[in-house]
Amino acid sequence: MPRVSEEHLERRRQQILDAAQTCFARKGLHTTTMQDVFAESGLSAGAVYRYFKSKDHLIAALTTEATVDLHAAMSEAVYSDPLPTPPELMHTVAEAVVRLSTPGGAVRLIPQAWSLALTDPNIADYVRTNMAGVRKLWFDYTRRMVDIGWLPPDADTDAVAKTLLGLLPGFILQYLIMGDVDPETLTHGVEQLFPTFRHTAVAPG
Amino acid sequence: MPRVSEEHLERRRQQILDAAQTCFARKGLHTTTMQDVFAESGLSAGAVYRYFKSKDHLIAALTTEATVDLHAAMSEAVYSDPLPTPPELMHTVAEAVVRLSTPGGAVRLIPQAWSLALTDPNIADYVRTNMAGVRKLWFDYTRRMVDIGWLPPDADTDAVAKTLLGLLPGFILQYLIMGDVDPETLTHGVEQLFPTFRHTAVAPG
Amino acid sequence: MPRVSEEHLERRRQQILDAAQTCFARKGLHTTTMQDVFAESGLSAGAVYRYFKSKDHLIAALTTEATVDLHAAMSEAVYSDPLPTPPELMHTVAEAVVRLSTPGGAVRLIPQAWSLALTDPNIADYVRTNMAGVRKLWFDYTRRMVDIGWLPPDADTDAVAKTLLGLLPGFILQYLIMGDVDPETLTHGVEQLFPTFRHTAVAPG
Amino acid sequence: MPRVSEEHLERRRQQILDAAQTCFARKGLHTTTMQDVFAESGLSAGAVYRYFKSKDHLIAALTTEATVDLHAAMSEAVYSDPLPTPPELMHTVAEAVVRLSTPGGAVRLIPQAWSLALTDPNIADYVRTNMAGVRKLWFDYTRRMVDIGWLPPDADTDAVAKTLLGLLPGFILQYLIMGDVDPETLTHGVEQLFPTFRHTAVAPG
DNA sequence: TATGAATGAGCGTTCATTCAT
DNA sequence: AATGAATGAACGCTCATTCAT
Repeated sequence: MPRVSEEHLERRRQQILDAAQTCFARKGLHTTTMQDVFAESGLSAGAVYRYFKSKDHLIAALTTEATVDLHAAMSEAVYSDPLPTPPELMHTVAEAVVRLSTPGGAVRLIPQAWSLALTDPNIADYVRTNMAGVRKLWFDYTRRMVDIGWLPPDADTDAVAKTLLGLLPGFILQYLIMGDVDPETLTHGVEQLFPTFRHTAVAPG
Repeated sequence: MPRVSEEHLERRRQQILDAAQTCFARKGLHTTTMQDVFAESGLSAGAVYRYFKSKDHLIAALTTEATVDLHAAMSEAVYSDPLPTPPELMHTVAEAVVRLSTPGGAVRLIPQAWSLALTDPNIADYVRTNMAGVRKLWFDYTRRMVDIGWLPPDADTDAVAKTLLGLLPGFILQYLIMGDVDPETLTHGVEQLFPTFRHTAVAPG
Repeated sequence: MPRVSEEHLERRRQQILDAAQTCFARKGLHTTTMQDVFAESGLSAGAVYRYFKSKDHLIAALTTEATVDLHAAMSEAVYSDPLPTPPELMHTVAEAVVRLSTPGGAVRLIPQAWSLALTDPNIADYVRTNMAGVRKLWFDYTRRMVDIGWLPPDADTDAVAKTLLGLLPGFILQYLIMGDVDPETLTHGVEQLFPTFRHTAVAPG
Repeated sequence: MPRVSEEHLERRRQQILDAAQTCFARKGLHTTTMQDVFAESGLSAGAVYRYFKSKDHLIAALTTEATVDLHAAMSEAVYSDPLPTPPELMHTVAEAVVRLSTPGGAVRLIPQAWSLALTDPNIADYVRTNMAGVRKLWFDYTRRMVDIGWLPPDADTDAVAKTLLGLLPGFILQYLIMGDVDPETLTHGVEQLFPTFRHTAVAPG
């Protein structure tokens, strides 16, 4: 029964990706076997291998997939008007992290991708690309901070962006491993460390 | 070669741990085979298994070992006099990260331990313990910040500590994966985000 | 070679069982390696493990299998008409033992199963079940002996059955280890020890 | 500290044999490791290997050792005066079996030796020798039966001896594996199957 | 004599991948 | 397009044995 619709193909692909994410988030990248993925997806070995030509390809695909929702949430916040203060922004992002950290959630794959990137050059490329994409948002944010006067015109926006972004892994890890932080923790911490950023003029809705 | 000194035993143990760290840092926890460890250590299978009863035990031992140097460096900074400002402290810690990130360095194991902790409850215990140990340092630091007047007496020191600690994973990952941050980046970022903390009275040398 | 008939699966299973029996009978349960079984069966490791999930499962399956032919031979004799005399019955059973004791024969596995049952509770269950099944035949036989008048109505048929069954291991072991007994030996021995059992009336066909 | 007394050597040897018997009876010949024996005996690897040059030598020594007590018990009964009837003899022997079947008891090694003899020619020699020794007792017994008139002068004493001996393995196995026979069971079974053997003249004490 | 650390061949088992159907 | 039986290299680990001390 050849000649199948593009849509069918895409649905199959997503079905496999979903199954793999569930498995990987639950058991880990290496501990999950392809047989696990076959079982979770309800598809045969041959079917899965038609869509992803190796386990590594599946991992690579998910590595990218894992950050898209988080990226979207951050993107919305960073470009919103009026510009959120750093505590506000961190709160929004932290909430997205929590939302995407359910069992099987995409955020649970992120630390695994970081880890893999340290020893697998192939995965490192994907992870670097994703991290660069996220960091771009923070660069834009810090530039908007300058525009708005929250940072001086000669501020080292690069360093500020990298530093702010750096708070995110710390939150993800403490949330997933220690389980004793929540968005408010991060927000309060930032509020007390940073000076108060205040909108001098209310931006029009 | 029986009836061997306690010291000999300890040296052997360390020899294995060193070999394993080199392998794990280079190839990753799962990709490293015990054969790799045998070869790197110059010991036989039986010899290694005399000291560590499984690969998991070796991983667990290294998981703990991986943070001791970093912990020591942080400890020295946190309890030093006069109290370092946050940018100063971050600089010290970031430099320790860099120093311990050489090929085969202990810091390269840390993200792998984080990753493993998400799916292996056994390792999670070790990682939690280590993370709690490090966080204790930051709690102490934030309490000293209050004592010195850098934070108000009613500051949420818990949140501040968790937030500050959170900068560390971000630095480690950006340093190891992106390679475009250095201790100065972090220091500058923190300097520009945080208000200036100044010692009002010079502590006696 | 997927989507294979039930029959094919059963044939494969039997192919493995046959190979394993040959190996086990030749080299012993513990001395036989799985590699031996792969080689003897002409199948790969993976193929064998698809049908039996461990060496122990293979042993358990063969432990049961080892007695079925003997059980069948005994069953036929025990329920035949007219009732065979004890010497006749022993002769029939002894002949079955001899027939099944060729190199690679099932009977060669039986003492190994007995041995294993003494220290492996898992195998002990299988062996007990099989032994109980065989003993049931002797219980039925002794009850028929009572019916026919060869034993008094108040005879301790339980003890008689256990005693008669007890002759079997002795024959098997002397046949396999000493090699100087044959069905006639047993028959003669029983004839001379036991009183003459005679059918007083010819049973109708 | 060289030049140790003969007696000391023999004591050490026995110490090892005892430890090995305990282990073998508990875990089985193959499952028991030499490390188990070292631990049970409280001796070092080197010490054990000074007395037995391989695990196989230890097994061979125990294989012979396993039947000596049983042999002695049977010997006493067979040569006693007046001649015990078959039921009496079986009772005596069965009681010896029970007595020597405690955890760690020698009888628990016997079926393991039978099993090993089927595939290990070296052990088969030992087992054959032991079995021949035991059978010699039964030959003598059946000859005494003829002398006393319990069997006709032209009786096939060889077949009778082999048949009677054959009851022993059956009892041992049913006792060890099924656990639902005792000396009385065997005695009753023999009594009911065999004609009554009666001493026509009382033998002088 | 006695020790016990060290050896290393070889075990049982797994699992990413292929390909005949 | 889809199946799933089959492959086999390679894994983690064991344990009888040796020999420097």
